[in-house]
Amino acid sequence: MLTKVSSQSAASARRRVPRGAPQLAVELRVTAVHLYRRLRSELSTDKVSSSQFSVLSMLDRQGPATPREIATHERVQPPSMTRTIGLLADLELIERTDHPNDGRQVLISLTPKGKTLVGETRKRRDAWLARQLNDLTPAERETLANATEILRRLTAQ
Amino acid sequence: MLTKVSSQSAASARRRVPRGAPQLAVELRVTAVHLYRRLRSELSTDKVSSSQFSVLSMLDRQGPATPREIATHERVQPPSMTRTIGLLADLELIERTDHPNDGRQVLISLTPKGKTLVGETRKRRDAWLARQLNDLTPAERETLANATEILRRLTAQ
DNA sequence: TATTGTTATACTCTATAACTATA
DNA sequence: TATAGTTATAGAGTATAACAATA
Repeated sequence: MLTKVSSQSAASARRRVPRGAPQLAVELRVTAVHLYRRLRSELSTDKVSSSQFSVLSMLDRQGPATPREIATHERVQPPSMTRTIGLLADLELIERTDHPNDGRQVLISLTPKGKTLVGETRKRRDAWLARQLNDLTPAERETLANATEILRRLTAQ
Repeated sequence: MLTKVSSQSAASARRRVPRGAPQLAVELRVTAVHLYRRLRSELSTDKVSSSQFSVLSMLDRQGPATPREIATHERVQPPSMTRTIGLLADLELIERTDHPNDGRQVLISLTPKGKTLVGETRKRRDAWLARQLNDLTPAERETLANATEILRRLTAQ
């Protein structure tokens, strides 16, 4: 299962020889997919899915938004977001209100129940990853922090 | 949407002050999810989905494997893999053969068509990410390479 | 006519429970 | 009895196309 790169010892692997963008792209993609799945597997006890929580989290950070704004932010098509919004509304975690100026639009906002859930879920949701990160050296965490910043710029484009 | 951390300029953000594991966990998770979705959005022209390609890619790297082995590697339950295998078999990208010693088991292997598709798809699939990586500095790529190695260890646990 | 949101429809991915065949 | 794989069933996430309401 492991490639030649990952068969290195954990200690020696912390510093690697530079490699070209294509090879790094493959490794980074595979790792991102695995991390995504691993993170998702930690959420099985949650009341909401990863996608659903992402919407709640966005609303918590930014305040009310229209379905289209949320869909754009989450990089899904409007009908997909309509569905997710419907599920979250059924759970009474969000609510729809009419837009004050534009009758076509709808404003989605967190209910108190939704806001509470965001706070409680966040800690639990990140517990596994935080534990893993705690086992790393400060230098390794610094590397991940820097990488996160780079990736954030990259995915924002 | 952006936190105070990400509001730093791209240049100054390359070196960051250390922070605790919990905060890093949140940022890393959000970034991983966005990267995953961004990568997936680049695959719309592919003939196979991200999950399907992951199976083909594993078989290409490791050779024939049983459905259970593939399911474990992909971190899904056996019935889910049965379905994916069925779809890939319908596309004639993989084939099932009886296990030589154990009548219960099945060996899944790439067909020539599947092997060709893996090679062709890989380049196209990683083109977007490779382009992004090419725009980075060598030091940034090195940071991502080191981070990838750390994350690989982390997700392997 | 353009935009927002929804509905209709369909497909993939995933899971749990139950079943069949083999060890 | 235990294991490998599948089938049955269900739900979530996603998409495109078509529609209604509003600007």
